[in-house]
Amino acid sequence: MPDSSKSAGLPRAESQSSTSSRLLLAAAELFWEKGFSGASTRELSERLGIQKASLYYHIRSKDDLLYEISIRSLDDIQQAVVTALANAPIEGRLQALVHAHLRTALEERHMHATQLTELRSMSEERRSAVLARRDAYERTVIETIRAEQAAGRLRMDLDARYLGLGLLNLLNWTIFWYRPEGPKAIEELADFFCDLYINGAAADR
Amino acid sequence: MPDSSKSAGLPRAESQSSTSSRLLLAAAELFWEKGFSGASTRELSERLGIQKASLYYHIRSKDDLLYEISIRSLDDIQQAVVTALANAPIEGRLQALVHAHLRTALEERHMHATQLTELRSMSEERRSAVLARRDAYERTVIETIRAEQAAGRLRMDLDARYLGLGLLNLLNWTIFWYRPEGPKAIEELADFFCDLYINGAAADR
DNA sequence: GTCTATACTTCGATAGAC
DNA sequence: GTCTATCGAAGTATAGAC
Repeated sequence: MPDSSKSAGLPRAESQSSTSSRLLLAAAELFWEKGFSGASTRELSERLGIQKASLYYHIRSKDDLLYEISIRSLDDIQQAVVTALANAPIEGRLQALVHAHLRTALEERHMHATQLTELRSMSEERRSAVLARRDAYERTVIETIRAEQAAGRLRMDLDARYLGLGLLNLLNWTIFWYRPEGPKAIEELADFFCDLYINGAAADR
Repeated sequence: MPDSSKSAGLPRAESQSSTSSRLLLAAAELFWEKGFSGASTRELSERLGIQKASLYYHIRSKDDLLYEISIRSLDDIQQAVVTALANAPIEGRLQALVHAHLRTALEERHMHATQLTELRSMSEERRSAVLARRDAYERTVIETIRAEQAAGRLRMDLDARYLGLGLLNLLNWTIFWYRPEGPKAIEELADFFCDLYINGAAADR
């Protein structure tokens, strides 16, 4: 990886617009539009304005791109949520999680959608590495819910694991229909999901 | 389509185990495992135990398979839900919808997952046809919710459209982690989602 | 309804010059 | 860091016999 800026966990500011800094995002967008197998390196290079062969100065293979997108997607969301949880008031942790998850996932929707749907296109070895990170994040969510139950803020009669999976259902599928140009802003949508998840849809009786 | 049993809306009983009756399900399973573009007609034919070329006696193209899977998936779920709504007691319509949706989607999970993720792999024309059916089903869901609001059983302060999208989030994503061998039966899971969606996760105050 | 054989296309990746 | 040129593999689909 001959990249001077290296991916040393630094915030990806300084959008140098260099080929290598645009590469991951362009690939994620293409994989999202065509699926990993349906996307060709030819089209990717066209979008970057370089020749097909020039791609291989930056990457070793198409597979590597998918792996890096998946890892980065999960690292970003894990980091955003952990930070949000640490900074949230004790009684607002669930809301902080929902906002951080949705904001990160929707702002990087092409990477997240790719990570969520293209596990199948990875080698066994890499799939395991991605799954390990996914499981770690799932545990973060479930443990947050368990703590809210223990604090008396969430129902104890429902299994924390399924409460967590239900919350992830609510959040993850949104990537597939959310449009940034649409009527609802991200924070507004996050508030809506918090309200629905916590208070339910039933009219007061 | 030289198929004597034709797909005349009949219940797909009589599993003759003929090649043509196994074809759609085998294709859906393969598309789900590899993605549409990642799946080869070679592997499909191997799974069916015939030669690659023999496929083309039953289908005109690989694209046709995807289209038929998508249409059938949506027709099945629409029909199951409309029937369930018609037979449900007036105050149990939402529960009937959730059960019918989840049961159909999970029982035919390969077809539904393919329909949900492979819209992008279709021609413009066919994508429109599938989207029209998807929109029609979405309207069925939203109208059911609107009726529940009017009857005073669901909150009026939340937009019926987003309540519908939220419910579909909850149900659709389940396809991606549900395992038939797992601990929770389909009906049990449906009851859980009904409870969570209607009553919310908050502890009683 | 299935076979063998093959035509045609597209793809991922490499070699080597600049 | 990007280019031109090309290789070899794999994919979809067709032709025509049985």
